[in-house]
Amino acid sequence: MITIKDVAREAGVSVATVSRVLNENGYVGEETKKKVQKAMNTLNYSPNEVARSLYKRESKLIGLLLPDITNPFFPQLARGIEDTVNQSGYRLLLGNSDEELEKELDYIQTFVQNNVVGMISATNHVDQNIYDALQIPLVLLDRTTDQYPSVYSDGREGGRLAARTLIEKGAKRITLMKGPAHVKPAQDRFKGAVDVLSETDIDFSVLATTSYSFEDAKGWAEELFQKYPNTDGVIASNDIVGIAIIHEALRLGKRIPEDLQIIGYDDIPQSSLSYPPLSTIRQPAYEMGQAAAELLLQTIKKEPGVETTIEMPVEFIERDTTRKE
Amino acid sequence: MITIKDVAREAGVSVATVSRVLNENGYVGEETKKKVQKAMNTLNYSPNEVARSLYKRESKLIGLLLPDITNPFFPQLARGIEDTVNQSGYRLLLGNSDEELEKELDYIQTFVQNNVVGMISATNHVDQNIYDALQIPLVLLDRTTDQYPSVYSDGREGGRLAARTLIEKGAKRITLMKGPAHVKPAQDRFKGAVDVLSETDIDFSVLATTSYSFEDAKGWAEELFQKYPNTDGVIASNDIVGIAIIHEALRLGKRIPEDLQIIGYDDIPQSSLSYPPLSTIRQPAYEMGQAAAELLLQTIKKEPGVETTIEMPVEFIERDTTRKE
DNA sequence: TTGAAAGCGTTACCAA
DNA sequence: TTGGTAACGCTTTCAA
Repeated sequence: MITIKDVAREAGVSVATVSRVLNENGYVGEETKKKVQKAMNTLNYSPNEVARSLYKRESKLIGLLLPDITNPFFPQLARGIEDTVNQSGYRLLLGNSDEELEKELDYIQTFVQNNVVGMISATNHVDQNIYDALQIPLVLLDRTTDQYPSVYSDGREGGRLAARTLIEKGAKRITLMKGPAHVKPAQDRFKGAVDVLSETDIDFSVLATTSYSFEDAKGWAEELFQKYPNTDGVIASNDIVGIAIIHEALRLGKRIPEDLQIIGYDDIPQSSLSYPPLSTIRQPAYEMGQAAAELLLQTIKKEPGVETTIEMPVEFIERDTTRKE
Repeated sequence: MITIKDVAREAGVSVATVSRVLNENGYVGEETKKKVQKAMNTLNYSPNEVARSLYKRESKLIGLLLPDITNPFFPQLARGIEDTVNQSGYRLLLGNSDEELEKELDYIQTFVQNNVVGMISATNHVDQNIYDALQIPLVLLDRTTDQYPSVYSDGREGGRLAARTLIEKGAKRITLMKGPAHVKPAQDRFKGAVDVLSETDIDFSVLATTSYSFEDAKGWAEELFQKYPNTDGVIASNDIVGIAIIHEALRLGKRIPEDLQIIGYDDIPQSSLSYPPLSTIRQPAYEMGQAAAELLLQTIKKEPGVETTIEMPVEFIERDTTRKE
């Protein structure tokens, strides 16, 4: 390993001087600077971030905690974050929590132990004061409270929008899928939909689902039609489930959207590839990731006047599982 | 920040002793040990990994380089890796290369600068000797050469299997999609399919695609039917494209699998949710991740007799885009 | 404008 | 069985 000492020796100066040209601070003569840079090049030197981090008590690492990157919504978030923090030279330490408190705690500890400059967390356990003692900039993403800077999309409005749209388009017997109880955004959109449905004379039923996974999606779809065979409008808990429902409905010989309308949630990339393409409520995942990263970066730089809460808009994407008229 | 010094003071011993109980090596009296552990608990101490890493010249971090986590094949790989390295206390530094050499180099530098114990890379640039100078255990994943320990699935056989299956099931005018030229596994499966097709009297055409992205998938599907409207069997470059083709075929009024059979590649989770469910060649992504992680762990521990190359089997998953009998 | 040296939090060697 | 201390690679203060 090439260290700053090697460079200093090669250039015939002290390590202090090398450090100065490395960090572009302090006085360094033009001549010396060139000598040092030349030495760095010939030795192909690159500074040890660990040593830097130890001294500064701060690394160039950012901790990212996600529920499960296998759920297609999260990779987009992650890319939004990665692409923007990279521009400032930061890198990501990634953890999947599987919504488990213990894993979350473990990862937080890892982040702290590695002197991350900041963390971004999409978690359900904020209320448990896990993050309070930490002296590290934190941005909450997707899952939110008002205790910390947060970026989220307007789930309540998303739910309302889904319900309103379905009603407008003539659904009469709506089934509303409720996502996992411990997942806050799932509850928001659920409540939003209930808000709207309650104000109408339309019949609706609620089907509780307790996971978002691919494996289970098919099961929820089957359960849906067993319990509510006559439903003509479904508000799915997310796109994955929405796609599973399309599938099951087609299998049962229902025509979409004539007999049955479906609205998904998220607008994951594959939802435009379903057949028929899934109408859905879009959350701008990549942009949310970007926004969270920017917020974190600002907090790290202690920029003043940082908006501490950013609500991203939600949008109805009309495709072919809802009626046109 | 609580340091080892604080613990030492609290317990009334030296830092050396604390370090010994921390690492469970060296002699420590029972009594002393208890005192120290108590002090650690009351102070809620957890060791600074950065300092450790500096001294040991080795962190508990593993660098993971993926092309793009937004492609559903990779999150599975990543989870397989994460879940297994976590068991040994390692954490992941994640980078997406977008198949760009420069990003790849940047991430490798980051990994080195952070003293990672090892790296796992799914990359196309091995041949450029990027990794040669590194004195860090490396496992190649999915994209492979024989210069390094690798885990990959048998792409050649996958291609053959796809072609054989389609022929068996009666396709007469096969279209073979060729993935991006610089992506090695894509070429393997392509060659495998050509191997088989060339030996038969069946007509086939080749459609070159230059990306795997969702956005482009629809375009490839349209191009396919413009150029080869009469094809009755498609070997898609991956499941995403496969699903896009289903979609386009249905839009054009083709019956699947009667008029057109389709075989995908990868078996990403959403391929069972397409309509009709996509028949495909499965790569065991999660298991590949596990295997790569285990290989890396063994290399790190310098375990003897490590198989340096692991070829994972590929499998035809029969669903509804191929004919039954 | 430069260099010497202390210090960041650990570990491991050597001495006691 | 324990403690003192050098060392890991770097940054920064202080003095020259």
